[in-house]
Amino acid sequence: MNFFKVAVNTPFNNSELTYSSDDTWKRGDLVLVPLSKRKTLGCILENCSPPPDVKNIKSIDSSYEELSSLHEDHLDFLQWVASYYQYPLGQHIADILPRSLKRPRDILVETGEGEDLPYSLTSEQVEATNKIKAALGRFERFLLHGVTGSGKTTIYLETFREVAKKGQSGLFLIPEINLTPQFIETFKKHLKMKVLTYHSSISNSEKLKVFEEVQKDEPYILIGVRSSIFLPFKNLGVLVLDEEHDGSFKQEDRCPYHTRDIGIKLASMRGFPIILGSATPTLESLRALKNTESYIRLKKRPKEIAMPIIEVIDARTPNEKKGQEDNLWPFTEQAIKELKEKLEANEQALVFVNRLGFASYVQCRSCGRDFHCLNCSTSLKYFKKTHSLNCQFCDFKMPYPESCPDCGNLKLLQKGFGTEKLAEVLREVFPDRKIGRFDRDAVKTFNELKDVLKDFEEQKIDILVGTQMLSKGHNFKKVNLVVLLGIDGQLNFPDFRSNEKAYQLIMQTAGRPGRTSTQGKVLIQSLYPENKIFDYIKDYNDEEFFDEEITIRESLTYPPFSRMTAIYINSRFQEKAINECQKAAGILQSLINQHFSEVDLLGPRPGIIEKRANNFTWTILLRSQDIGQLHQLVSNFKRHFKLISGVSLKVDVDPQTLS
DNA sequence: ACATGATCAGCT
DNA sequence: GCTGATCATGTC
Repeated sequence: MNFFKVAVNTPFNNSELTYSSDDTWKRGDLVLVPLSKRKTLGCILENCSPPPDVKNIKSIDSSYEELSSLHEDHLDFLQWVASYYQYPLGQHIADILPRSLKRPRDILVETGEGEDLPYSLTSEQVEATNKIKAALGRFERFLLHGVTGSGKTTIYLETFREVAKKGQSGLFLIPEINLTPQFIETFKKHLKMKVLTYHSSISNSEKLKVFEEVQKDEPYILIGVRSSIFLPFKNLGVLVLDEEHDGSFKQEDRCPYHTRDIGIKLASMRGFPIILGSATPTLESLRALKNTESYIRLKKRPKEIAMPIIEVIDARTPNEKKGQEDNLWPFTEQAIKELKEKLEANEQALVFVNRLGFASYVQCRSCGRDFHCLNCSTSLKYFKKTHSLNCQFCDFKMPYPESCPDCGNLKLLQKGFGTEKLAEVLREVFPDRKIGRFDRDAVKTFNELKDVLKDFEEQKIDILVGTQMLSKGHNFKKVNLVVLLGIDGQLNFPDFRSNEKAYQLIMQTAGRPGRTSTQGKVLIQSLYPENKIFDYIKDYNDEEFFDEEITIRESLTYPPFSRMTAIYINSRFQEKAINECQKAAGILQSLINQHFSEVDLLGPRPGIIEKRANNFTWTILLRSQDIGQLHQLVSNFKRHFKLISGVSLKVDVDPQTLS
């Protein structure tokens, strides 16, 4: 009789349980084990000696049919991730394994053409490529900080070619699936190796195929989103993480990992370089690498195309104009005038706003009544297409009221605007032009997404109105004007990263136009154009922006000068959420007083959206410069804190946004 | 999370 | 004393 420590797929804390078996198993083997009355997935961690309570030990049921085992290196990585994020290992393993299929479809794996590049590299690109090539075969973390259009993709291509020459594979991570088509195209053309893709929209058969392919020795390039980091790679030679600053690299549910951070860990465990690419790197990465040999700055665009001019327009309505009907609102006259000029020159334009719908807030003009969701602590948004008031957090909807339900007044005031409103205004102003929309509301599937982009490419659309979905990575040849609205909301967001995020958003947006010979332009409409951040933006002065922002972070001891962990307490009853959160804070504070004096506790306080789909959230924020203490404190707390029924707890290590 | 057993109000 | 609802507890 043998005994094994097994990581079991359960949400509770101590998910590493002991089982017996007559067979021998090795670390990484996947098994089915009995748990209460059920059978569930487990992963063998190690052989162990017979425990004292041997009569309570159950025996391993069978091997897991779908997939026999995890490679030891792979398990080491998963175990590190689970431990760092304080998430049960067995559950994490179950989360990342593909669902098995009775009858998987045959999937064709495509191989690239391997054509040479139709241009030669700039001296900056050559230097960067040489630096990276010299690091192949060992761990090094590079920050490739290059203005939009500086040709980072070329450097990636050269790196992957070199890796393939050594018989190794490459992993290319991007924040969102909408960026995959353009990279698949480029990589297929210029790389002579298998080109694989992995994201949520591929079929299960394809996922299983990718699972098989990445375990082979034969070189491949895998283009994927964050979850690809957990594929069972063999023979990886490099990891490239493009758009390093992008928030989509952080997983928000299940195990709350950050792909960049665990990517660095993976590279260091396996001994290969990782390249973080961005035009607007995070303060974390800049702070870590800016003054090192591993920092690669690309300041030039290959064809010497100038960066777009960035202009900030004061969008405040002057007093003498107030009260007039304004059919351009929320556009300024200048924005419309410049859009018109571009359209007349047979060019296209992009319009960004980070909000959906027609009006973000509706209020009675007479009595001031507004409309809140019944299930969430938030106001409802007006969607003209469905003529309804919808909640953005749950599926609550109500018909748009014809009159105020309280006072009967017929005139309701519509405040705030989203993509739907902007598209309508543009359709009225430019009736003979085609106005397209690109947001979660108008574009629901991956195919629709590709269609809209294709239509825009073929100039079947003149102006494309979109959310951030559009700002990421795409290149539009015929676009020389971008209008950006609603940035004030981003800047005023109550989060210590709001300036950084707004800065990144604007600079990314600025990267869309002007990739042809004409001078590009970005118009930012703001109600507070005096904001200092706009001065840095207009001058492309990211050095000073960085210096100022990093000074603020340091003086307030925010990341990267400290680490944070957020604790979320959830309940359907507000009382329970508050009480349990206070109880949790009490336990944490006493642990801090006894053993972890380097940790600060902030809270308890209600979540940013306290009630979401009838679920109340209260939060505690922990902060420390001593990452070891922070980790110890939270794992101690999880052992001490007993949850009462109807309450759940979530731990978010290194939170990106507070919810 | 989920299933189990304990505790208890409301009822024939 | 029975039944369903709510709560507390353990999962090798």
